[in-house]
Amino acid sequence: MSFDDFDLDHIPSNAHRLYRLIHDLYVVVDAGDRDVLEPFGLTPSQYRVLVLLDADYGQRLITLSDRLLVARSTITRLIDQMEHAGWVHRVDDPSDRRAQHVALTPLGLTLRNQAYAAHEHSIEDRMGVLGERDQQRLIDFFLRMRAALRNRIIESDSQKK
Amino acid sequence: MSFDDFDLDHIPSNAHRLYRLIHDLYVVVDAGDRDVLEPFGLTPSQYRVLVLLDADYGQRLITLSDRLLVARSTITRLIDQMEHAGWVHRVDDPSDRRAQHVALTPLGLTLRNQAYAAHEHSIEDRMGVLGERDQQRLIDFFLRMRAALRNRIIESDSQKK
DNA sequence: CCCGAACTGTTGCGAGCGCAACAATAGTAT
DNA sequence: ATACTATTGTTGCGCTCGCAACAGTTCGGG
Repeated sequence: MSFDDFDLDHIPSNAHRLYRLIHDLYVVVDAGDRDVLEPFGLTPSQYRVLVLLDADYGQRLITLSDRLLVARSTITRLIDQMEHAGWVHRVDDPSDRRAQHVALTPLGLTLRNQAYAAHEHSIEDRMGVLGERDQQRLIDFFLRMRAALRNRIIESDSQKK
Repeated sequence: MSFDDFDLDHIPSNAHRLYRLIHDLYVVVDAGDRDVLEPFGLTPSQYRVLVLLDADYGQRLITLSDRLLVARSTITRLIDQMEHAGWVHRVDDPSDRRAQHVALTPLGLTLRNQAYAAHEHSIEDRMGVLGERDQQRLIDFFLRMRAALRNRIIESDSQKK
């Protein structure tokens, strides 16, 4: 892996530069996440699950897959790992015998809080490259883009049906 | 998969909102890419390789892995696929008998040009959600962030050594 | 009540990718 | 020249993830 190819001069249009930057930014942000979470023995996927849980009711598996936009089978296997690690436990849902919910163990709660604090701190640090004003403006841009792109995907999905 | 969980109100800080948006944007952009490339029988990875090639010398495998930030083995297998599909062919490098380069076949060149045109058009379309002025401002933000984050990763890499 | 449709979670399978080890080749220091 | 090291590409292995099929359960229309 190298980070040499980061000049945008040869790219034909601003639209294309923007496109490339979205991709590149994701790559460096993800790499930063892995650095932060690795000392806790957590992958980004496991972390995202952990953050959605609590020590009480927790969440149903189907809720987790909906929230994280991953397949149900992925959640099944993530929870398998995390249960084996002693961070979470499955509980049958008495009101719906198909369903289970997943809640944090004491160990999982501790891990969640520590990892969350470290991750939040890291985000503040990394995103702090931009001042609060610029961050706000960037969020506005992103919201407009994401809304538009999302609609386009949903449209093409419904066309497939 | 659903796109329901897109509100940012519960997120604690602007830095964190920004972080989430980078991730979300990547997801919708990637999904859009797959839609565009699927009619050509191309995955995003194959497309990225194709764009870097030409019908003359092409590129060495190591160059491709450097430019695309993927492992050498990934390139080996991508080229295997694309050679089998008849889009590219390997040529031994006479000046370095360890190396090969990969060049487009006539079929590959045609595919590359068609897919590139379709992808460029799609990018213009999708990024065009923002006007030219906003795009330019966004690029400036991104460049600052990417530069800062990149340096941070390179620093932590060198610390590991 | 009952039958078919929808939903929840699990499993098998395959695609994609990174890492480590390897053979072949090239570069370099003595 | 020799020996040591670096580089190029390939392969085996393991991990992550999505899709399709499945069993068990719930829901709704007749």
